[in-house]
Amino acid sequence: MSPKVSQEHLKQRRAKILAAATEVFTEQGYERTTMKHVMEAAGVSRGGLYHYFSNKEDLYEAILEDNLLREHTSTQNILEKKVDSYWELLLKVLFGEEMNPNDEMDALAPSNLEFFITGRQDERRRAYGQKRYQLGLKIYRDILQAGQDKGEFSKKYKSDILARTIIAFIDGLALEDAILPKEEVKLKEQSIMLIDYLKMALEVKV
Amino acid sequence: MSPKVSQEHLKQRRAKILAAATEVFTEQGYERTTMKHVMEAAGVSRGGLYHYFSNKEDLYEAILEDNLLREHTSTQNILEKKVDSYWELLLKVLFGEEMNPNDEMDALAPSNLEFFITGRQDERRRAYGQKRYQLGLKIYRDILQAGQDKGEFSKKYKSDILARTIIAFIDGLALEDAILPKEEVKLKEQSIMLIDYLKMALEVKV
DNA sequence: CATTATAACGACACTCGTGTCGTTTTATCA
DNA sequence: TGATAAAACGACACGAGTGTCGTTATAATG
Repeated sequence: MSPKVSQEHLKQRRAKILAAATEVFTEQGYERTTMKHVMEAAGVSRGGLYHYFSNKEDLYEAILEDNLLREHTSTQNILEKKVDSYWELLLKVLFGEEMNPNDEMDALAPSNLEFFITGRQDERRRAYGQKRYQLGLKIYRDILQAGQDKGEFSKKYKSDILARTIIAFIDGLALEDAILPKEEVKLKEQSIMLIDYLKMALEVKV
Repeated sequence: MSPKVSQEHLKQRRAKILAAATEVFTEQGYERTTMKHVMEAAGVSRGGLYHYFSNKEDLYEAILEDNLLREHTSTQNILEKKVDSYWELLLKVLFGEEMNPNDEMDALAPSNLEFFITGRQDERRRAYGQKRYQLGLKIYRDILQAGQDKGEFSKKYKSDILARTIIAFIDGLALEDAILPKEEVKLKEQSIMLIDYLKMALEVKV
């Protein structure tokens, strides 16, 4: 279908593979999916797939990068808009524009956990996880710090450690969402507890 | 070395395998360890190993059960002792007899996460994880509930949801401990935040 | 000491996933 | 309408891990 084809065609084919792969990873998880699964889902031959991605790890990292970029622009969008308060900003970054915790979790989250946990012995993967952690940490820390600087938030706790607890809690929820049946996790209620915790720690009155 | 041997000998050999396996799993994680690793670590032949455990999953579950039992008696021990308050009890269950958060995490925790996350698609494994979650949940919920009943804790939040947030937070810490470099996790500081959170939510004054 | 039940052994066959590589197909351009 | 560059294909060889099974060694028993 294409030799010496346009960059556009290459991009599309790559995107097609990524989309199919995302579906498979979502459904099967990282470890269980094989390149064969992806080939079949994407309607591509073995050789074709390896032409774009040199192995499963490479493929998955491409998906991660894609998503990271998407998420980044999304939060950047929120950060640039005018908001009434840093508290509002924090809630929007945490729960989206509607500022409302819901029972949905990123469908790829379980697979992501798998990817980083099973790969924790691998130098490269470890560094990558670390980098992503720092990225997330910075977002929360900056908001908290700014709020404290402006006097909107209490300075009782350091923004750094507070930001870390936010992430730890969310990670915990993601983990449970991955393992436990949906009804059991009570994502929404637990998220509300997170908000109350932050309210208390930041001494926000709303 | 032993045909038609005493129950004692069988137990010892089994224990020896379990101990060796625990070491390997701790070091390599669940997915990476192979039965061959265990054979070598335990100084047992392939046939010998399979004589005691029919596969890796079976082996790992045996370890889990062993540990669960150990932990159970340990907390049961704490629960039976007289304590001044439910707050004290809660702290002891959370951080041990010294009631002091430290930077150590169960060495097998990362492997456990792996076991349950990668096996989340498996009916059996899922049910097992669920069962263990309920066990942990019950411990915290009961203490919180008792404290509330006695008037020591505020009834502002339901004991059930509160207990769940405790677990979520701890799970999050375990996850980060598994993935991130030790220095990065700040286990101790985050644990102190957990305590403060609980103080606030339960309106405990200490 | 002979017998016996079985613990322990280790070679083997089988499965599954991977990555490669020579071949085929087909857009593009002269 | 060739010529050609490279995209796409799929057969293949390889390695790794598994579980089995026939054999061997040995502790218990009489």
